[in-house]
Amino acid sequence: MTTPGVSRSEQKERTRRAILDAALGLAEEGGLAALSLRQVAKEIGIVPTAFYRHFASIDELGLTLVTESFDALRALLRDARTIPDDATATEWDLAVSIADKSIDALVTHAGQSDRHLRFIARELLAGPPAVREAVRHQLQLVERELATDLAHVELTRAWSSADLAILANLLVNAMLIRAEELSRSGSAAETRRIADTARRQLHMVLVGTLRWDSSK
Amino acid sequence: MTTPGVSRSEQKERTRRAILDAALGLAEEGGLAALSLRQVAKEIGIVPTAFYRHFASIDELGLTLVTESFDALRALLRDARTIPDDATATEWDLAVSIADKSIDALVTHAGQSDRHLRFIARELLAGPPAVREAVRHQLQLVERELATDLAHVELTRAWSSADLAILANLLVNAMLIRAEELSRSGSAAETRRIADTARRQLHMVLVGTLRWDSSK
DNA sequence: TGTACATCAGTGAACGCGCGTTCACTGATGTAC
DNA sequence: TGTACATCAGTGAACGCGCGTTCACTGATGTAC
Repeated sequence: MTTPGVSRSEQKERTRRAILDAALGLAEEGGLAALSLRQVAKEIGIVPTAFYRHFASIDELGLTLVTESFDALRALLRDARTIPDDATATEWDLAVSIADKSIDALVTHAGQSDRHLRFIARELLAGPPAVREAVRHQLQLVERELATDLAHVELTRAWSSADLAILANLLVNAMLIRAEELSRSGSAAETRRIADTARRQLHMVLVGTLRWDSSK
Repeated sequence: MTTPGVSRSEQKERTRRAILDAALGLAEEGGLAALSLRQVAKEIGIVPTAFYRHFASIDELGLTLVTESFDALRALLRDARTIPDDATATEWDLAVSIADKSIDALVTHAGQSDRHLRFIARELLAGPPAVREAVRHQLQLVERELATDLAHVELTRAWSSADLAILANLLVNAMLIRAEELSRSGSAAETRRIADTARRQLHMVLVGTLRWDSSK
């Protein structure tokens, strides 16, 4: 596994990345709870005990993956969030804009982030207790951030914070559900088809949601 | 484990149910892929080898749980589906009606079906390959059935089948997501709060969706 | 009803295997002089 | 620049444990007569 001629710190960083990548991939079959340290070690060609030079335990690896996955989700939402906020925009325009931006950002990020997004959705439901709890907590934070941003959009300015939270939850859930579906796409054509369906669903949902009168 | 004085077939059925119940419960920690036959046996107080009197393998147990879980989902959707189809109903009335019926059905079924509903959501994402595939396939069937039923509702009669499929997918996803959340409720008051939020979200979504012009 | 035999749910010993973790080690990289 | 020592990522043997599965068994239930 050692590559002579490479600085010690660089080699260490490479192995650390290899561990994280292998874990992310192997966890796709059965989830983090069914993952073993020895599988990871075998996958990247190190001896099982070398794992401990990088993580104190398998739990620490799991929590690192949670952190990394939420970096990916935040990056995705940051891209999706750059919405033209024209005071004269109709609900229809805004719904189209949000739906398009969101799905475009999802498709763009899919190649590099899809395993992280699926990690979040999967481990929220099936992770080891500590990981599940961490994912739940991070999701709440992300939704709260998104709700705060949505409050600055002209059309939702009068909404109650409860309704903004509901809308944020809806958008985040939609992204995670679609990430799973998109990842199973086998061709560019299929990706386009799935993206179009996702866009249309999000559009249908948002047109109504944005017409919502929060005071009702 | 044997209870003298009980007929052989009845005793066998009891043990079979105990295995299924224990598996459903233990799979909540880490998913089916992380479940072991020996855990199940220990939980219900039989010796590991007795398992084979009831299932040929752990995979067969998994597929039985899939079947059972979809029975629960179909029962839930059947209840949610009894919607007054008044030709004069507005989108608003219908959205309220569908949202209320759906969440009521979910809360009613939650006590007895929530582990099955969570099983579906969890194993779709984290199950062993064969189970994941089975869940995916069954979900498609359920969504298709629901789409067919929705086609008979007056307001969606002119919709394209693609849009009906999108709406069915939306409703089924909403149920599965909320089942997870509801199951974590610790009190009747919290259940009501979660149900109210879920109802409001579904309502927001459906008002817009039902106003959708499918020809666009 | 009573007896003799068949069935079969559950038992208990045994198997080889992969698991996480410990420990003393090796040898290339890094550093002090 | 050259040498001597320190560091530390990765090694390999070893541990006890839980895993799925096999097999011959036991003893209560079921059935034929």
